[in-house]
Amino acid sequence: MDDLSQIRLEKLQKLEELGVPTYPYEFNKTHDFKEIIENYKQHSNEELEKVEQVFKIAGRIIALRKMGKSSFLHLFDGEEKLQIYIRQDMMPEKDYAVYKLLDIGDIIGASGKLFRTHSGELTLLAAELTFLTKSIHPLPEKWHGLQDKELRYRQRYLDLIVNPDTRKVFNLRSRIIQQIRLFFYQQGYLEVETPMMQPIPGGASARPFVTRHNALGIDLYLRIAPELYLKRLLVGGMEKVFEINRNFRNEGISMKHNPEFTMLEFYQLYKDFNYYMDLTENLISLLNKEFLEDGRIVFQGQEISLKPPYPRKKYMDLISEKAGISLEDLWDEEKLKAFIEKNMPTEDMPPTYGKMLELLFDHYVEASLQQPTYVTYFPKAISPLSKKSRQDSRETERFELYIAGMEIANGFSELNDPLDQRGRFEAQVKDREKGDDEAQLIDNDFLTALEYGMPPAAGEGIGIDRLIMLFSGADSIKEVILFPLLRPKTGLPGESGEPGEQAEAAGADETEPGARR
RNA sequence: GGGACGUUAGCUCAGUUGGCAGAGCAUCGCCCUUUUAAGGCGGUUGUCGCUGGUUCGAGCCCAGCACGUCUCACCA
Repeated sequence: MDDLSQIRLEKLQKLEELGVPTYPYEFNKTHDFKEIIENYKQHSNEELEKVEQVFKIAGRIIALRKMGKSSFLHLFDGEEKLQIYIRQDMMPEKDYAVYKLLDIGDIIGASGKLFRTHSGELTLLAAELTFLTKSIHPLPEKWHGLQDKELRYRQRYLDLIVNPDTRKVFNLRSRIIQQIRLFFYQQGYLEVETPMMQPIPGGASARPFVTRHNALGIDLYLRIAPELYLKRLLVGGMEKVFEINRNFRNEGISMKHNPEFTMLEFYQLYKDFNYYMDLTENLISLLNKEFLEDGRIVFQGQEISLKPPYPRKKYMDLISEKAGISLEDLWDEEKLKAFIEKNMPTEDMPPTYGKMLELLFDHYVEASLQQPTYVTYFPKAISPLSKKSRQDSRETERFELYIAGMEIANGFSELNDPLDQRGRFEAQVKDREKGDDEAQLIDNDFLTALEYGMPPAAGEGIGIDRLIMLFSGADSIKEVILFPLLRPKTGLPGESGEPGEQAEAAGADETEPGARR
């Protein structure tokens, strides 16, 4: 315990000696700061004098300016800040004694009337003060806030207290998700929740996290996608379903990747992928209307227009154009291999044809897709769950929406032919044997479901975190996830890092799971 | 996993050629009844990430480790 905390604990002790409840149970506030500011922002001092209402408010002290027998404090209620004015001659003696023991960071309630200061700031003249909670630790500095990204993520609560923009991002996130839900509810979609723990991780190409169910004695996987379960619901007759929930992928962490991330998936019977490209444009139009001035965003210094419609370009055409390889050669595995050997000599040769295509796409195409673009008709080799194209059986009715070089959405006409699906899974098995450890696994239970008959349907997934990045201008996915995954700290700040001991201690904890709760 | 950079007071950051550990804010004391990063005067505050090495002497040089940030790879 450092000196600063010691001093604050002593103040807490003094409050107790004064008979002040130091951890009271409730405080009946009458207004949020936002309400007060919005209702009275136009009122002059004369008008405020006529307001009879007494306002009871509560918040955390984030600034404290003492001037002899009076003080101005700024309180922060999590969303807005409001100034309160304290005068010794306007307040009960006991409350003033409490005030003198306050620190920045403490949480208090106050009641009184509103007025405007000489400089025009709407301020509450405190007639009463209620102590609510002590902050034993000092807050980060008022002017620079909390800059250290690591501390901002590890101690997000501090970030939220001292960096107002952080709160704005998460408010926006909540409102966007709310609008998305509304959008689907209004079209008659049913919101569902499907398993996070799956015996066979399916629906995407990614490495899963493994976990263990002791009672059943089986390994389970945290889901990499909800897709195969949502399609079971289509078989069951749910005509329009969506799910907003976490997916888990055991991959690297980057500005665009967090191991757990939020995915919106939605499905509708009797529709195809064209319908969902249109629907996605409608959804983004709605979000534009709600959250953007003119449908434009500035993302990493670049202006991007989110105004639909978006151009639709074939996957193979894009590679052919950007990489400078003929379509004929692109469809020929041997010629493609030769192209990679010649033009990308530093790359390891991908183990499968599909991986070769992805290599070219990532290398030549992805970064060029800054303005919103639908990439369409993905080859069958890399789309094991999509229906084959009506026009070219080598391709599928699949699209991905790219914005700012990021994949935002992925949708297709869902493959509902169980025999074709089985064949696609078997092709995936072959890919796995060739060394593609992300190839999908056969899910026989899912195939059985398809065999009962899944109507034609469209399906799509949208990466919510990335969508929020676009609308908030955040340059990192960590800025839109409250608690992004960080390596756990070994030892407390100041302690010497003895990683071996720490790991051992953590391991010992794990051996008695029952003792943990 | 690779590379670059970083880690100094509660926070934001300086720290020169290797020679007493610094500033602002916070905090403590005094003054101050309309301040706005309030102001004035005076104090306190450190395992310089960890471990070792070089040196008469290391925040600074060297090695290893830990953690972070950025970036590349993989992925959405």
